[in-house]
Amino acid sequence: MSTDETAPVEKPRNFIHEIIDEHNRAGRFGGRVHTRFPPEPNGYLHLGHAKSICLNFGTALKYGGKCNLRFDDTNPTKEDVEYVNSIMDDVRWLGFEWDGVYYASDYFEQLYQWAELLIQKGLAYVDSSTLEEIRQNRGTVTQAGSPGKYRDRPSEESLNLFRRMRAGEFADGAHVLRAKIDLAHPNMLMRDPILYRIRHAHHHRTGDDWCIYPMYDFAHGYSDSIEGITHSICTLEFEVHRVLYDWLIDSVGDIHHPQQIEFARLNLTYTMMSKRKLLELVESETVAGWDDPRMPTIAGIRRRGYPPSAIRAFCDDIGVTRFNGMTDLVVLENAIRNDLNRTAPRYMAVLKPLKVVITNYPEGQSETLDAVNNPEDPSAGTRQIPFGRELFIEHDDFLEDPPKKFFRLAPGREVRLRWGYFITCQEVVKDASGQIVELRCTYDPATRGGNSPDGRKVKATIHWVSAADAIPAEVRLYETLFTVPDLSEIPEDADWRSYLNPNSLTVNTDAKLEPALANLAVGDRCQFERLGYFCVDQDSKPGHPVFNRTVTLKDTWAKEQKKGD
RNA sequence: UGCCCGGUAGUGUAAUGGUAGCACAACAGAUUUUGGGUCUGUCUGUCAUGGUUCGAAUCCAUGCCGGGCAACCA
Repeated sequence: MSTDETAPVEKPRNFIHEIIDEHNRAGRFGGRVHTRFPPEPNGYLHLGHAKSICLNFGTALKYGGKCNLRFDDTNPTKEDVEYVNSIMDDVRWLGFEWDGVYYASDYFEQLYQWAELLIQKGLAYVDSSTLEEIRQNRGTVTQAGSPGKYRDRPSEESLNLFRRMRAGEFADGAHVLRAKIDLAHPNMLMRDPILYRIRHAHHHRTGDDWCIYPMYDFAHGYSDSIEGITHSICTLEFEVHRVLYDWLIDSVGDIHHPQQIEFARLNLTYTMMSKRKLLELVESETVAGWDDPRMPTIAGIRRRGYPPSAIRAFCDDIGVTRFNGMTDLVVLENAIRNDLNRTAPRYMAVLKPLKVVITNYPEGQSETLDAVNNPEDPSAGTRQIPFGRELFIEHDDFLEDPPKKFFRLAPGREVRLRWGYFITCQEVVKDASGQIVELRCTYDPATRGGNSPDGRKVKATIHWVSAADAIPAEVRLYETLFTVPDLSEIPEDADWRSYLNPNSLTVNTDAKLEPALANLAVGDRCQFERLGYFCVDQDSKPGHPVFNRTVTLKDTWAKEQKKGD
């Protein structure tokens, strides 16, 4: 990790840092801090993982320690190198670099040796019961379990069977290795948990070397121990696993013993954070892929245009606690806007064009006007935008019969064209069906640049593009993927897919852009003035730019209108 | 109804026995060539009941509410 962060530890930012401070005072790990981010490569990373990544890597940075990337690849039937690669891309994109990349599968031989050791110590046995029998003798949350018929199998016999399991002599499911703890333990996890199962499956890294694979609990703590992890940070649902984590490490003798600490996972309104269901959305082609901009995946939000710095700021904002809450999506959006407001260059683009003819502007004439690129950042400079007799303005910026609080263009009303002139609407042109197709306006040549020499005020400034110079573009607008804020409240017997938002994607193919927008590259972020922040999508082709709306600007007028409803 | 973990404005998060603060949201106003931004102000909170203490969000007890745990998943 970078060394410029080894400065004295500042004020703790969360309860985990307090625990670490306490460890450091007591000399628990010799002042060392070594964390790890341990994903299973069975899906793409999402915002929930971003919280964990920021916590683990951020903690290492804060204490001048280290953070590993470790793939918990103990289930060959679900994992794939595609996921390994995407995870590495995503961690780096978020702005972090690991001190080492490891795989639980690198430790399979050592893990196996510890399993034999546990058998020899009488702390593990091979159980030849069926899945159903094992489930039966485990009891229920309110009832103790009872020992199965293989529980007292002599350790030589278990050892022999375990070696033959490894040798591939048995079919999947014929035997499992179980810890011998307590079938009556109040914690279900301690009722002789399964340690190894037979899986004749090809592993993405170890190939066909193994046909037995360790379970999560067995592999995870030992992997932490091998890597010298000091603080094994995980989410709250692993809390009940901690006693088993400790039991397994203590049972093989004097090896490094990390401290497991649990925190609350991220829950976001309107956001699905289940890897399994996200996979379903991809496989059913409900979305265009793992990187669909509507997805909460890191790949999705990257394509959507969320800056990594904003995600890190968001993770700082929400904090780390043991309280299982629900964070409002607007907090994320606020972090995005806050970041982009400072950094995104401004441009003008019209989503729903309405033609405007400036009747007193000489036919065939044109000019260029100066525009400020970013009012929040003078160093962003200025640019030139073309102006001519025919323009496009936003259809929503004109109302023939405006309500009281509507400040924009209307018959007889004067508004300012951003960086341009004051114009006044003189005439509304409609087609046979009564649709407004064109506005005929006059401009005041004295207001060039947007200021009137006589000090006359207008109530609105609207965006526009010169019709002769406009670049046609496709713009994709997004809403939340789901219609309910709290997805956990969808009833068990209901189909969660029926809560998908049919309006989550709107493709607009009629957009008109100012010419400077043609110079942006895929991934570039910008603001379309008054509309929101946008970025160039990878589907763009020469002559056919495609933009994604990252997030809208705050819209007081829209809020005002909603009140009226 | 067994075990474990939680509960601070609407939401999230500080305060670690000594003035309950911050962010987002909401509302009001000022400013503004983006109904953006910025600035100012307002509203709203310690789950309940007891106890310990000069003093409790904080410690203790009980209750209430929420979450987790019975995959050969992680």
